[in-house]
Amino acid sequence: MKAQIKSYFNRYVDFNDEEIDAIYSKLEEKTFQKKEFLLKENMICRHNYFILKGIVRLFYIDSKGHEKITLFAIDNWWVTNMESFIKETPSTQYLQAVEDITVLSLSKTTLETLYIEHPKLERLFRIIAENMLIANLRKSDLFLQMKSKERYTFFVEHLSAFAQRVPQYMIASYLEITPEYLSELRRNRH
Amino acid sequence: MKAQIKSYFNRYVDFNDEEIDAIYSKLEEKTFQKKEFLLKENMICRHNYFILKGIVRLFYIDSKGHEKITLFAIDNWWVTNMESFIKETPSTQYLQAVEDITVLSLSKTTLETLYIEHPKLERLFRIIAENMLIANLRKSDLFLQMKSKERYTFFVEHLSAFAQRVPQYMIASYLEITPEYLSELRRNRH
DNA sequence: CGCGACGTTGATTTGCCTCAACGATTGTGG
DNA sequence: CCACAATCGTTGAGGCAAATCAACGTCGCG
Repeated sequence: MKAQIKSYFNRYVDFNDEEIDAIYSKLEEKTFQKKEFLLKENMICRHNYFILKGIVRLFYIDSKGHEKITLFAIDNWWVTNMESFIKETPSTQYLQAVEDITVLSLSKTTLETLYIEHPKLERLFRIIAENMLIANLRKSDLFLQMKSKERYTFFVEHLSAFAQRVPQYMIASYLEITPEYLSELRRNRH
Repeated sequence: MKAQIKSYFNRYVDFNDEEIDAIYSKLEEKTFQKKEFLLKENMICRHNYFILKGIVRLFYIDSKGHEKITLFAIDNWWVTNMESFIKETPSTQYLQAVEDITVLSLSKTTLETLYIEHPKLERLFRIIAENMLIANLRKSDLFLQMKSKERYTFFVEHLSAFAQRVPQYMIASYLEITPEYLSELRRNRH
């Protein structure tokens, strides 16, 4: 477990073993079962989760009562409701385990003290924020440019890790397509 | 000019006058005329621009040859092509002055050295990245949930600074509407 | 003045949604 | 271990938001 996060951290910033130990000791390993919630609507998201194993989804309920998935996350990703976590405002979204998962939980208050004790961590999370931003910009661009069918083929080709482990109706939701129409798209190609 | 950026910096992190001076001295004031480009497609974006005055747009050319605006920026915003700037990859987008503008230009290499000399700046740009991320997440959510007409009224109500100074076809492009349909929407409400 | 940039209108088309119904598969309690 | 209920995916009919295409009006500017 420690090796996994150490290798992740050192991908972006060099930490020595003592630093890793100090930071790692502040993280709390937790498990959640399939369908269990890490966060519900109206709660303030106090934690950032590093996924050791499993898949998680972030979604909200739209005006018609339908779930709309805004993010999937998998092994070695940090996941939280960014807006709620950063601004400490009530979440409009749910964070839920799609499979049984294991995560390392980092609380906001712990993170703030760690920033002061270990300035390098500030750099790490600046880089992480930048990477998340770029990922989100790319996703927006994708949705701007592509029709439903293209989005689906893109998903299957570039996000196959999810495509194989997530039910179809969740893929449809993430791709902003109705399950019915996704079904039609799948029929119309071989 | 210095006062403007000082007040901006101190909104997020406390810098003393010496620090502001040191950082400010590394920024280069530049002006661009209306329609002048700060960045063109295929170039690597080496600068991050702090807008002192004016409006800038970020856009790409889609497969049909139409301009698609992904971002407007105005006084006291940082603007760049994040992906190109961070990853040092060729830009797929153009950055262009919508009006005559004045900016403070900060090069990537300068920023990297400043991060080391002034660790507080790392914190500032972590916070800026987080804020940009949140703004982008909000924008995506908006587009996910709203129909064209709602997007337009939202734009007029919440981004009136732009609505008044930007031609209609650019607003249409930003809102992912054809100019024709936007025109129709405007007709159908008084 | 004349040209190009910008906005408007109307006719037609289309991508995708809604609703309703029905198989197939999974899982759970008796 | 079977029965019945959810859950999940598929089909088809009908409808609507918004795009496309083509043409025309208008204004500002060189």
